[in-house]
Amino acid sequence: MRLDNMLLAEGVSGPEKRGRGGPSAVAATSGGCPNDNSIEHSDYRAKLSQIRQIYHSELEKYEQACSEFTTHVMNLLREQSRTRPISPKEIERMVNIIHGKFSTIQMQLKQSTCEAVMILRSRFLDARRKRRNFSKQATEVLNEYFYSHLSNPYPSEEAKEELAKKGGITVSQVSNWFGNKRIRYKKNMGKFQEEANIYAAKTAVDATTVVAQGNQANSPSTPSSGSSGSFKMTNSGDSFINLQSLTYQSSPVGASVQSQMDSLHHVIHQTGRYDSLVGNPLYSTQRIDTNGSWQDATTPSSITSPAGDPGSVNSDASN
DNA sequence: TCACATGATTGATC
DNA sequence: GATCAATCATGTGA
Repeated sequence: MRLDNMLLAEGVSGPEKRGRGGPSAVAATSGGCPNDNSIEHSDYRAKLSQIRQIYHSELEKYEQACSEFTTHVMNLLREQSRTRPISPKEIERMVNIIHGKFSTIQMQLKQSTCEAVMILRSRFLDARRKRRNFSKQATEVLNEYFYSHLSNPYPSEEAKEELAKKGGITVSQVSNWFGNKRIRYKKNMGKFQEEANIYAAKTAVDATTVVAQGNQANSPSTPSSGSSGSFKMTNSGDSFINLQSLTYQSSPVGASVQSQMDSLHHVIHQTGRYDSLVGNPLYSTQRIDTNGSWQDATTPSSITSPAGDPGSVNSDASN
């Protein structure tokens, strides 16, 4: 029964699956190269179709053989009935035995087909095997968003969809990327400083241009542009970010300014001009506390050492 | 070939 | 259901 269900689900038995639908796993595991993926996808479908054909042809052969053998045995019994009495019960018993034997063979066929499908699936659809680095554009889009929303790098569903669209990847890939990025950034901020500066400066310039032109923000909205959301503010409430949120939440260019301020924080760190601001609660910078939460921190040591936080251990790099 | 980077998966937690 | 943290598996550059 389970074999039947699986063969049915895979489209081997039952009506043939057509169109672009196919197994959902294909879409879920697509990488940054849709073309490659579609090639592999069609290859997968071709192989599956081949398995399907073989399965059906073998099944047909078995059914035919079963029917022929049953007829043959029936004829034999009929001939024997001339020499000895054969009851209908005996004939039925023989037929059942034959069907049982062929059913076992059929089960083996189904089992081997299932195995073939499983091998095919693992070969073609295993995401880890098929991992592809995202395109440069996708990475840029994601990084831009991440570094311009460092205060709260948790994109909303809409933002994720927009990022996915821009980068040519799926929403779940965006979620994966942000999950990985948050953790890796937190673990080794020093390593990401240079990258952060590049995107921070870039975004700051962009945002300044946008504000100057009086346009709406051009980056995807974030659920916390004005509220803390799931973002944990573990510091006292006088942080710059909090003030910023209060100040800009009703502004039409709030999201843009929020991004700009996050970006400028990074620029300020790196130019060293931050030193004069340390101690002023208005200029505290968002950091990650030891509990792993994103928070504000003004500790100079975490700011003036772009080479890296000695306390941060990149255990991930040991992989 | 190796070390590192990175996308995906998994189990735990909230 | 979203996120975190650890881990896996593959890609990539030296």
